[in-house]
Amino acid sequence: MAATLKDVAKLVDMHPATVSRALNPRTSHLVSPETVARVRKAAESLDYVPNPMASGLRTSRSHTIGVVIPDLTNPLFAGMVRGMQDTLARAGYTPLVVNTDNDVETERKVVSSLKARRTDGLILATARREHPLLEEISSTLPIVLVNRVTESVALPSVTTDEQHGVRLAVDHLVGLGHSQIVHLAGPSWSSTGHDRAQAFQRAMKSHGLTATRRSITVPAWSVDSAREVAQKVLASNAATAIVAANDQLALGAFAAVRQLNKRCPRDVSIVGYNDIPLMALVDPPLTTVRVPVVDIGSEAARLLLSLLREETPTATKHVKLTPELVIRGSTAPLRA
Amino acid sequence: MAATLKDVAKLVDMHPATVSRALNPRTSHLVSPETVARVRKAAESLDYVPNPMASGLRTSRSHTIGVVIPDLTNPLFAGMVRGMQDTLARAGYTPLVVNTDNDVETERKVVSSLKARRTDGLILATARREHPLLEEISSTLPIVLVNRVTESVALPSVTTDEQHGVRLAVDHLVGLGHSQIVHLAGPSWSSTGHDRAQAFQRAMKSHGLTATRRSITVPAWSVDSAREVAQKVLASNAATAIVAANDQLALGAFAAVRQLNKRCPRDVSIVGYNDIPLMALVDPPLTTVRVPVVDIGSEAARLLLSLLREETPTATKHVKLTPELVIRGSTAPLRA
DNA sequence: TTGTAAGCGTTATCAA
DNA sequence: TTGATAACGCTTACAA
Repeated sequence: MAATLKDVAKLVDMHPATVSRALNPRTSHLVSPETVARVRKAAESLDYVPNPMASGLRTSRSHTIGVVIPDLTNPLFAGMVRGMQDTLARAGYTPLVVNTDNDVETERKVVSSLKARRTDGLILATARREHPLLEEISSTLPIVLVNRVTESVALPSVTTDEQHGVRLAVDHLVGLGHSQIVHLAGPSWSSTGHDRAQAFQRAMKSHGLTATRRSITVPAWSVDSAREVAQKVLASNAATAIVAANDQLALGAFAAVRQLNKRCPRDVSIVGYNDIPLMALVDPPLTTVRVPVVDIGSEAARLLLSLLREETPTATKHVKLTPELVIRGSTAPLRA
Repeated sequence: MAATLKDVAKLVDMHPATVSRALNPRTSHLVSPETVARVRKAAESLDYVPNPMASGLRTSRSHTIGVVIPDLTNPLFAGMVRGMQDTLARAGYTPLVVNTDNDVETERKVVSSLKARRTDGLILATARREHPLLEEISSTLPIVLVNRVTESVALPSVTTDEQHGVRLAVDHLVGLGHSQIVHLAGPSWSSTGHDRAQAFQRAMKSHGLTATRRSITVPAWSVDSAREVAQKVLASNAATAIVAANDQLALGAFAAVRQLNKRCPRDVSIVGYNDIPLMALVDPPLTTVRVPVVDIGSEAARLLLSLLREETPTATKHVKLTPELVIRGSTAPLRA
């Protein structure tokens, strides 16, 4: 059906090898300019497009990148994937996206299915902190980590400055007069949950706010469990402000506030994290730390592509992007 | 690096062809049960996984499906893609997802890049109504359309019953006593925009509500342009209820209501469409027509897979899923 | 039931 | 600068 190299060769009365050289940008300089032109025209006229399976078989490069995320349905990861898709496509690579649903067993399965597909590299944006099979994969395949780093193996990564982001939130609240600030922390198996909780402690300490029970962990990244936890906190606690570990948890806090017949931001100020879509449209509009999700994706792709290009493995690169605070209606000065 | 068929063959002292037959479920019956067992064990011990490029080259099937959507960042499409991924993966297929941003030129480009990748089929969830290259592709490749049908070519499709969904919304409002109902219609180049507007007219007519200017078109699927349009409508018009063509437009209507110092649902009831995530958490919680996005995705995948299996093209199948109304806080009885 | 051999469409090496 | 040839790893007639 589709035209092959041989068809083009026949048309210009040349050997397939010559046609291949002429069409391949990396080898076309080995061929006289006029034949290149002739071949190009012929290829065009036949709509010739190289068969990636054939060239992949020969070169053992699939021009394919495995992308492992918890869940595409989460706007955070959808944004990242979008960034990856765009920059990978420009370089002639295709991402193969798989979801783990934060399950270690599925994670093992999808990674091995990606290896079976002979992906040229891997971008791991999974959330778990510990990760058994990282080492063994990394020896066989270029890997870029997203939103987390590893202690054990030195792997290139793209992260955001959680420390900075959380501090922005805390500084903002302190600036508004709050001192009774509580952190709604993400699950402890999650690397961002862990990191943000730690960053929160540090930011509080830097303001001389060191009382205990400042941080309470939500068992899942869901609105509902955040609501339950926040309700307990707000009922028993004199907290006037909450820093939530992500926007969903912040929305859970909203719900808790409403259930207790309190009001946000009048009675309690709430800051989210990530700035997923529509957060400007909830009520009240959510003050939150904006994470450049699409940029994270493109940076991760860019980093992986550079890894694929260089054969001599240089020093492990870490890209760290900076989040910013978006102040909206869910935070207000402490009432005297 | 990775083990090949030859390696396994050497280990069991057999010919690669036999090993191939033993390992392939479709041909393993041609081989004695004990050799199958022996080969399986050997393959396992070497972590043999077939090289898809090699087998693909031989069989000219990539086990890959092109998925064309407007934008992964839109939760509607993220959900559909999730459904496709899951059911395609189970069948050994990998989706290649590309975004068009609703641009015809990019659409042309991404489709040809998918053809270059030799995908075995295509799922098109793009929004445009007219679509020049549909016919020529469909002759070369199995295609399933999502969320739209074509007049010109008969192509299998997965849709939801827009007629029914819109009627649910209108019936609900009429049941609450509303008669001054306006439709915030999506862009007319968009198939769902078009379909829902038509369905709205019909539903209104069935209630004997036939005044003109009942429908007003928003030029883009965005919160902001919906806000602008809704503001004009609500300022000049005695509308007591709005049926928005999707949830984002409904949120725009929320904003317009607030800007005019009116209140929803007290002064105007608003119904959305799709039920994207978090719509229960906006204020007021949005009454909306829930579309089973993930199911749409899996149905589309299933349909395409069945197309790939059957060589004799049977009648063009159309799967139509039924949406349901989710009543929340943005609709209320008409005030007397 | 198993082995043989050819070929899918490329590209890399070697020779001309 | 171009041509010939082999090989990448697999499947599939066909032969044994």
